[in-house]
Amino acid sequence: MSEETKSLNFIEHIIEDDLANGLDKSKLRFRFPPEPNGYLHIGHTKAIGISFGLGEKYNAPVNLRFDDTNPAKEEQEYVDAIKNDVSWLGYKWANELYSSDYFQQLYDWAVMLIKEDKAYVDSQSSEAMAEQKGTPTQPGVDGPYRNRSVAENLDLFERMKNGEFDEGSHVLRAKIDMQHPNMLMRDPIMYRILKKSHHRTGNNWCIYPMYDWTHGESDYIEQISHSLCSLEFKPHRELYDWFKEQVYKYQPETLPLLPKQREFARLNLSYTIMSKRKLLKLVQDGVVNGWDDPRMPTISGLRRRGYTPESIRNFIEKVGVAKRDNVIDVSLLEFCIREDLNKTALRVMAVLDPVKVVITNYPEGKVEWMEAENNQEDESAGYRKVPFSREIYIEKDDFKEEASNKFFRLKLGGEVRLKNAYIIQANHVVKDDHGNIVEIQCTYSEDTSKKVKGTLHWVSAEHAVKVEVREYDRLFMDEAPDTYEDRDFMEFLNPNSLKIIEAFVEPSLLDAKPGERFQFQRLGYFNVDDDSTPNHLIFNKTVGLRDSWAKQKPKPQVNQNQQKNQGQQQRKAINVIQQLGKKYTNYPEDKQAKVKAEIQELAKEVSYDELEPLFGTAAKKVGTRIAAMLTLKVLLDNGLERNEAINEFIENALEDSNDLLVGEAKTI
RNA sequence: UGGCCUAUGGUGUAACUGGCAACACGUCUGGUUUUGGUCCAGAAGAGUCUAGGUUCGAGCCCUAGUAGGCCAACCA
Repeated sequence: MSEETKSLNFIEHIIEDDLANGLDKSKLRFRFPPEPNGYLHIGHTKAIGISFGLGEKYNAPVNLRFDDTNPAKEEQEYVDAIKNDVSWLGYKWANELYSSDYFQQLYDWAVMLIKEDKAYVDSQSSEAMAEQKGTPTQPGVDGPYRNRSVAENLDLFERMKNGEFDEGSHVLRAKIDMQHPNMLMRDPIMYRILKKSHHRTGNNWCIYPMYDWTHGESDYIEQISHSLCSLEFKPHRELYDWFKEQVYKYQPETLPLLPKQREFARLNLSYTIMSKRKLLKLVQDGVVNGWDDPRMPTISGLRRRGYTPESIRNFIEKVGVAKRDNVIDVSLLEFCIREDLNKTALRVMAVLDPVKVVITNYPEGKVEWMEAENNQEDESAGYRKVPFSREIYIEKDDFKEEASNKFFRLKLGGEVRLKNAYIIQANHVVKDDHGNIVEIQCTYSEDTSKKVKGTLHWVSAEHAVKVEVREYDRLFMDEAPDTYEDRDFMEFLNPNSLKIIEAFVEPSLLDAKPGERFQFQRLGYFNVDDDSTPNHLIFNKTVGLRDSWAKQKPKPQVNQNQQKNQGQQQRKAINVIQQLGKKYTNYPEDKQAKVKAEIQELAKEVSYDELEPLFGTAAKKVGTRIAAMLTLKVLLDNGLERNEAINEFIENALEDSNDLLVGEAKTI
């Protein structure tokens, strides 16, 4: 066991229980079963993290199984991309498998089911079958082919396999119960005719098994101990178990273990969408530049954006596993990538929105190569040289002609430190005809020991390297763009999700290679894009640094607090008293005193009409009665007249067995 | 007009066989700092959807209600 007793999620609890109840640890086996019909996204990482994480935790094999039972949608391209993404995340699968590997076995079992009269060939239109199936609230009815003879079913099914029939003319269905409350149990389809070429089996088959029949039996064949999937498959579990039990009896010796399906809530991220179909639309409509566009929540997109596998795995770890619907705040993802990059990214200086600074007392033509620390979080990162000269660029935002003391950057007459260089003072600005500042004239001082409030990053104008920077913002402006019934998610697209900037960076970046990650000091983390060439460097902004200065000015923070206060005020005093009372008797004395005072304070806002119903509180709820008694006393002290109900309430209290209650009643 | 699942600070997850609700993100203070970053110290914020019940004691158990999600593809 692990050294620390970390709390387990519900799946781990199940596994621990199974282990405690005699399941051999060596029997543990998991699987990640993607359908190769699209790229993996951050939501899949959760499923990947859970199953592969369990594999690592219990040292158990995890299969990568492609659920490829629909030749119409699946492609080799996706298989390759998925393998690449899972490996990139750092996971190793025990076996690379395909559901299509089991087509023959599945077929053989299906024949056996027919022989047992547990499956039959239906020859109706899909409309007719849907009609008979009923609805969630209405039971279905048996179709006309439900009682075909075994011999006829066998014959038909074989001819389906042989390609004698057209698509849609027949299906094989399990014979379960058309009246079953679970619609999936109403004679689910096991096979359909599809005269399409499959990416792996070619034209060997013209009937293809459906998900429910394939998935569970694949788990069984692979002897998966725990088959973990997302919540929407919960209703499928009943069918999963039904199929599993049918098939088990054919070979209990060679395939002894019955897999167990368990379901967890899928991951949702605020301001993004997770549906493969919708992501595909973004790609096809050209909203983004492909599946790996850095704005996409795909693994390939995040990779290109500069995310590290470590940060994503960490994110999944932090997100947890449970069964309730959730929306994770993107800030958690951002925290994870900053946390990782802070430790590893080399610091460099880059100016994204430049304004020129001329240091008037610095000799023209002089260049000094200043020593700069590569990463103060990592001693081993070493140092580099950065050129300094008379003309430099700083960030426009870092200068104001006039500003308050809260602004500790450069202002006229003010001093500021240049990172890795000297302290400068701003003396004068040069403006163009429109009043825009085109140049700031400063003087420098070689005394760098002086205490100054602000430190700015800069780039020597003469040595600056011009590069392209791609700055990304969220793709959608709504927190949950695909949750509206009446509005399309495309309506919420952020038109400014990509900003292309021409920036200046220090010359040490000249030989930066695609994929390399840096911190542009005071700005954020950036990586070299795949499109980058030595002559035209391109950087993606992965994520900005935390910026407590930016937070200070614009946001009317009041908003949130106001809402909170309103919420609290809306809650009636009497309700709060009631709640406080509930636990009153459980508290130790000092806390009781505190709660008592609180109740007495709140009581001032309570009217008699609100209080009276509490007199009827069940005798056992002593705490609530005490709270009511305390409140009553306050009301009486404030001039409330006694009446029948009040007297009765007090009398009952005096006779109670609880001393606290009696005590309070006596004081009245 | 049914079945199944879920309900804990703003968000996400904990709380072992019931014992005065913890952790992370976020927010807010203060300190350190040649990054308004990092780091360090601290604070605020829920009394566990509601109402009953069982119990000496309920976030955990029971009942009913409320709210949200899922279920009618020859998709997975």
